[in-house]
Amino acid sequence: MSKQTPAKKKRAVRGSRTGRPIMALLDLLGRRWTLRILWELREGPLTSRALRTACDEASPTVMQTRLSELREAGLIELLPGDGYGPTGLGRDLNETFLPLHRFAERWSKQTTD
Amino acid sequence: MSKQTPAKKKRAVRGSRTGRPIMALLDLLGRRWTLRILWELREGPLTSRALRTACDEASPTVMQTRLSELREAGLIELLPGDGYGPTGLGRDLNETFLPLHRFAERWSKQTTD
DNA sequence: CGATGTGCTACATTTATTGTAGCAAAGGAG
DNA sequence: CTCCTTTGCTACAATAAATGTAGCACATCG
Repeated sequence: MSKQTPAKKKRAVRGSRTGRPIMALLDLLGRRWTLRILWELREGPLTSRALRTACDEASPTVMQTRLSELREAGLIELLPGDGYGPTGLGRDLNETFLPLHRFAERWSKQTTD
Repeated sequence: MSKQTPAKKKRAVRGSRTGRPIMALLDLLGRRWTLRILWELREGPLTSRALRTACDEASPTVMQTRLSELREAGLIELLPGDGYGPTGLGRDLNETFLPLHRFAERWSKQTTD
């Protein structure tokens, strides 16, 4: 790739006005550590380093990248003194994931049997 | 250097070290195209090529990798003559994602304003 | 038979992620 | 004030993953 195509489709979430916001969301959430970060923040804010520890010592490079993306997406925010925490919208998204937890239990039971 | 750590974590399924199935699931779903593939299969089976077209012409290499992973995870299956379709478990997972669609609409409204 | 469509793979190029080190700034003792 | 720790964050080389193009063997048409 890397042709001289100007800013075309840079894997940005900015294409959410194309009438398919679900695709942009699926793309954002489909990046490494994104789902995990949101999940770890479900019970309250964590500092960036506590988050790294919770996320199995993910590299700070990608962690910061994801935090920036999620912040830009309005799903998390940096709370002075408390680290990163989910926004109202982010909390709503985490509630969407609650059934996922239940599903995971059922899923693991099948795959291990 | 840090490569001769005594054989331990093989990073086979990131997040599964803790034994918590939700981490393994979050890791699986957090790989590129995985969420999208499941989403595109929500209304019924698609052939591998139709799936590639639906997924914005994703490369066949990663597509086959994801299809194998999802098949191994018991979320999709290859139906002779009909292509790939979600299993019973896969359909349950997609139902979990239905609220995600509604959320995406709300989310895009906020992020584009 | 030839033409098409399926699932799937090889392989070189490009992109994303990792691991390690380190920075400036903001406190908290001493 | 200085020393010490922690915060959010960045640089950069090394590694792993994804992309794009081409093609395979097999099956199903016409």
